[in-house]
Amino acid sequence: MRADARDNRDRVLEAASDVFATEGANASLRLVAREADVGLATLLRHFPSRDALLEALLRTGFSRLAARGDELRVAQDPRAALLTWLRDFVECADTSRGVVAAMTAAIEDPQSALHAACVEMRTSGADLLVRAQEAGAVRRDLDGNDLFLLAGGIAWTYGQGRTTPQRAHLLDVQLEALLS
Amino acid sequence: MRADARDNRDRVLEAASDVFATEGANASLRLVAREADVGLATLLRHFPSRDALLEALLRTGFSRLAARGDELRVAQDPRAALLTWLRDFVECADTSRGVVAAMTAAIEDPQSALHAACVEMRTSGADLLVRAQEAGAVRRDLDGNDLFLLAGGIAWTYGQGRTTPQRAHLLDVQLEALLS
DNA sequence: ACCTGAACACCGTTCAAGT
DNA sequence: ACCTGAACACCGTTCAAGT
Repeated sequence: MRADARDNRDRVLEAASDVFATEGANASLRLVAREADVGLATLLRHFPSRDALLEALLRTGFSRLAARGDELRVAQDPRAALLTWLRDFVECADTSRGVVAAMTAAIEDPQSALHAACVEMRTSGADLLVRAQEAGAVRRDLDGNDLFLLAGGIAWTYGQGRTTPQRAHLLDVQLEALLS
Repeated sequence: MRADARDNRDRVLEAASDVFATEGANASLRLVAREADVGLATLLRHFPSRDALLEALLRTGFSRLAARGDELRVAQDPRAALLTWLRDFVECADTSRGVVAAMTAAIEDPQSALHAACVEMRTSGADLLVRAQEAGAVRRDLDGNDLFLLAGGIAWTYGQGRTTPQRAHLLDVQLEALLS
């Protein structure tokens, strides 16, 4: 990639990170482009869809999450491992309002640029789920698909909390409830 | 209200009910107006904001829910009463995708046309919550605010399920988890 | 190779003009 | 009283024209 192109790409990502964080994941792409001092068409050449932009923003967190999943599976007891994964999931999804909805939509849509990343995420969670179920820490009538949606709902509620303590409390309550 | 005005109002409500159900609560108001055979400006004269339209659509379900809450409080044991209220809440919120988010936003915004209805709803749930807590059916470190958001999250996840059985299953799991 | 302005079809809001 | 077309400032998509 040419140096100026790389430069533009980086500035778009930075601007998107800021704008999505404050305005939510449905913020205007025109605003992102303005903030990055780039034409809207340039933004769309680098990231042909909103999901492509989200994917680039979430990739770091996602792959860290997948790697953590592998570590957790060998290092910790199954219940604690799943719990940690869930907390990481929520943290990932908390980067911007509305990103959870984008994820649950993307996992149903193979065309989405976010699809593969979400499927990977679901798989890494499903692995930990199975082990937790074998250890008796979670009810057995859940599969990876259910876990993905339940984790999404937990993250959604977490994101709705107004104060930091309320958010933390809501998260604790939901995690304890799920991992009864 | 003049007869033709009443007529237009009714057609708008019917069209909104259809469009929101299929396209979600963020669907184009222009589309709703077209479907109702009415100018967009006419729609906005009857319902000056999207929330006003949502409020009109949800009012029936909401007041039924509040009335049910009163009945439940005297008729049933506290745990079952709260459980029934939660199921009704989810059913209300299931009228269209995205309506839960509109509700949790509206309860924070006194300007919203949906605000009062959501506050009433929270109150009716909070009453049942207190009684369930006194009966030991729910943890005591939750208030009406928490319940409103938790119920919202349950409804959100419910709405994400793809098949009817999965949706029902997700709902059962979450209700059992909350009312441990 | 890469960027961009402009055209396009949409959106919600507002208001002067109609009956 | 009530309705509506039109103007406005926005949106995401597309593409011919520029360097």
